[in-house]
Formats: sequence, C-alpha cells, structure tokens
Amino acid sequence: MAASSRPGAVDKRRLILDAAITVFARQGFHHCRVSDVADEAGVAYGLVYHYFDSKEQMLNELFLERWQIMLDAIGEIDARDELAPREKLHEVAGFIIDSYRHEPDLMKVIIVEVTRAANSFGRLHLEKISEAYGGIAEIVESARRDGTFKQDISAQFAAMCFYGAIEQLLSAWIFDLLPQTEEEFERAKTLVVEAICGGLEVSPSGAPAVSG
Amino acid sequence: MAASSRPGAVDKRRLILDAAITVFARQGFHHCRVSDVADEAGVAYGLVYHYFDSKEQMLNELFLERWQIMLDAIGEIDARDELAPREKLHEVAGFIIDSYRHEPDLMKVIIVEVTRAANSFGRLHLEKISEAYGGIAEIVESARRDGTFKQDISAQFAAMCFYGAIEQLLSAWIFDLLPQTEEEFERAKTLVVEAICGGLEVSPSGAPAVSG
DNA sequence: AGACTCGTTGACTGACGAGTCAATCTGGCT
DNA sequence: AGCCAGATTGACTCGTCAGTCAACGAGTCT
Repeated sequence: MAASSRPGAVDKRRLILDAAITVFARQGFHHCRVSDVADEAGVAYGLVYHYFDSKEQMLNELFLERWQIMLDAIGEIDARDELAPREKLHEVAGFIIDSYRHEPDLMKVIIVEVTRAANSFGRLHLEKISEAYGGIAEIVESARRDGTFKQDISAQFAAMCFYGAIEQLLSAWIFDLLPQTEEEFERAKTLVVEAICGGLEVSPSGAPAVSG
Repeated sequence: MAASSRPGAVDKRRLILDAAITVFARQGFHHCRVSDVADEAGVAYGLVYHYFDSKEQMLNELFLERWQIMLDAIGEIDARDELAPREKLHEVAGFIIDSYRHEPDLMKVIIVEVTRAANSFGRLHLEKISEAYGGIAEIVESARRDGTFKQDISAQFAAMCFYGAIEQLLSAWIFDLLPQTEEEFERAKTLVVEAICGGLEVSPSGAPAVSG
C-alpha cells in the first residue's frame, strides 16, 4: 500500500493512526478535530485525507484491526482441548485484560467509541462485535454439553454476563474507579472467572470448592 | 416552575423532554439536531431554549431524574433486612430490567449516551454513576460479613461484575441480540442473579443448589 | 537537465447546526 | 378597552470543522 517505496521513511499512515488513538482516547471521537490528529502526528492536515477517506474511517480501521485479533484469540483458546471450560474463560479474560494493560488508549477508544456506542458508530460493527459473544458462547456451550456448566442458563446468556463483567471492569479502570496495578490486573483475571463460574456465594454445603 | 399557571395547558417542558428521549434514542445524542427535538415535540425551535439552556442540559436532566430514582430504589432494597443477599440482588436486577421494559427509550439514552460514554458526557456524572456501584457493593459487603458470600472477592469488584452483566443484557436487548419478550425479561432477572451468585458451574459435590 | 510520480502542505470552502433575539400571540387583570 | 407577563415563534447569526484542492517538494528514470 503506502510508504512501501522508500524503506527508510516513516510509515506516515501508521503514524497518523497511532496519533488518532491518542487523540480519540484523550478527547473522545466526537470532541476532537481532524486537525488535532494531524497535529499529534506532526503532519499536515491534508495528509490525513491522503491516507484516509474520513475521520470515521480511522476509527473504523482501529476497531477492525484490533477486534479481529481478539476474535482469533478467542477461537484459538476455544480450540485448545486440553483446557477445562473455566481455564478457557480465564484465558479469554486474560487476553482482554492484557490488551487493556498493554494498549489502554486503544482499548479505551474501542470500548467507549465503538462497542458501547449503540447508536451512531457501533451499529455498523454490530456483527463483528457479536462474533465475540458467539465465540465465548461456544466455550460455554461445550461446557454445558459435558455437564460442567448448568443447563438452565443458556450459553448466549452466560456469554453476555461474562463479557459484560469484563467490559465493566475495563470501564472502571478507564474511569479510574478501581486501582490499576500489575497485581490488580492479575487478580482480576482470576476473580472475574471465579465470580462468574464459581459464583459469589460460598459453596452450598460448605464444601471447599472443587476437590476432585 | 413552568406552565403551572394555566392548569389545562400541556406542560411543554415535559413535552420537549419526552420528545428528546424519543429523538436521542432514535438518532443518538450527537447525530440529532435540536430542531429534530423541536419537530418531534411539535414545538418551535426557540421554545426549546426557553426551557433549557442547551442541548446537553436536556440529556443532563433526563439522566439525573431517572438515575436518582434508581439510587433510591437500591437504597430501599438494601434496607429491607428480611431479604437474603441473593433476594436483594434479585430485586435490584428486577428494578433495572423493569425500567428498561417500561421505558426502553429512556434507558437506552441513559446507557448509551451517559453511562457508557466515558469521555465527553459521562465524565460529568461519574460520581452519580459510582453511587449505584456503591449501593450494590453495600449489599455484597453485608453478605460477605454474614458469611453468605466469599471473602476473597471484594464487594466493589463483585458489584462491578453484577452491574456489568446487567448492563450488557440491556445492551443486548437494545441491539436486538437477545429476544425481548415478557418471559425473557422475567427469566433474565432470575438467571442473571443465578449466574453471578450461584455461578455457571454446577455445584461441586453435585449438591442441587441451595436447598434451605 | 527535464519530465514524471507520489508524498506532503495548509489555506480555503461550504455546510451544518447550536444558540440568539426581536416580534408576535395569549390570557389574565384592572 | 388597555396593559402586562410570560409563552411561543422562526429567521438569522456566527463559530466550527470536515473535507477539497492547487501548489510545492523530493525522489527516480531517461
């Protein structure tokens, strides 16, 4: 595509996309100007339109690029037969949480401007977003089949609860409502799975978790 | 305040606010014009500014009005000592789900444009939003104290998971990803509590849930 | 050197839409 | 009737900003 001609040259396209992440995360997609992105990238206004058709297309591309990586990850995790259902969900939670840990701005943009924007932008990507729910649902479904998970909670429903819990955690971090330390991120991976799979209540007859 | 003079007259302020709910829900806050709201209300453009300072103030008011009702409801539920923790959470989930059932447009606006809009608008109301998490956390906290809920999952954390699961369900309904029938709404109330309190996994030693 | 291509520039345009305001209406009161 | 206060109207202003475009630069090839 672009900038493939001179090898030494910086990939301006990538540069602009990265600047967009920073600006969208800081000011929000609606409250920033294209010129803010150009300034952040240290590039002329017009160059943005040399590489992208519109402001939306940038957001578009940021979302699709990252979301596909997540979809692939979920698919791979589901395929690992050696893992128990709870372990699979732990891997999924871990992947999403690590995504936020390593690229908080990008995840913030994706969640705030796309995933949670039911009107306007998110609608376009509803299908892609749903694929993630579907991937998680498959993990749950196979756990229901082998008797590990309860029958009376549908896989789709369970997937929503699980994903919703994780996204709420990310939101809480984004909002600075929960502490963001390395330990907290690690603890969260285990706890969110424990909360959803094992439940908040202590085991009925006082049995100390799974012993077999 | 306004229109209290002539008793027979329609409360135009309320009329405009209701129109705003419809328009914001349909087109999204950012993608609608103030004139759309005026048209929907069957009122002149200028009248909107007679009753409200700005477009944002309308959203502001819609959110605060409804959210306060929810905060009060959560407080009252928490105060009912005759209820077990799980029953309290069932009441909370029920209240939120019924809110959506009875006023889907309003809840859609609140969730999409305020609650889930970390940048821009939501930031202003972070404190109010957090109060809800705090209210749910208190229910969880008392359950931890009396030994019903696990010690190793903090109340704040648990509250996030619980609220996140519910909000994701509402989102799924808003997006038309899950069926919206009376039965589904009722089932969801029980299932979301079952998922979070009891967990997705079947009870360890095969004990058939809480029998007491 | 001259010509050609593609990256780069930033001033400019054109549309859009939030918010203003002077004029008009309505109904009550004296 | 004449006056007043508050409701109602909608044309207009004015700033903002997405997107355009003509010009410029920097390599490359002949």
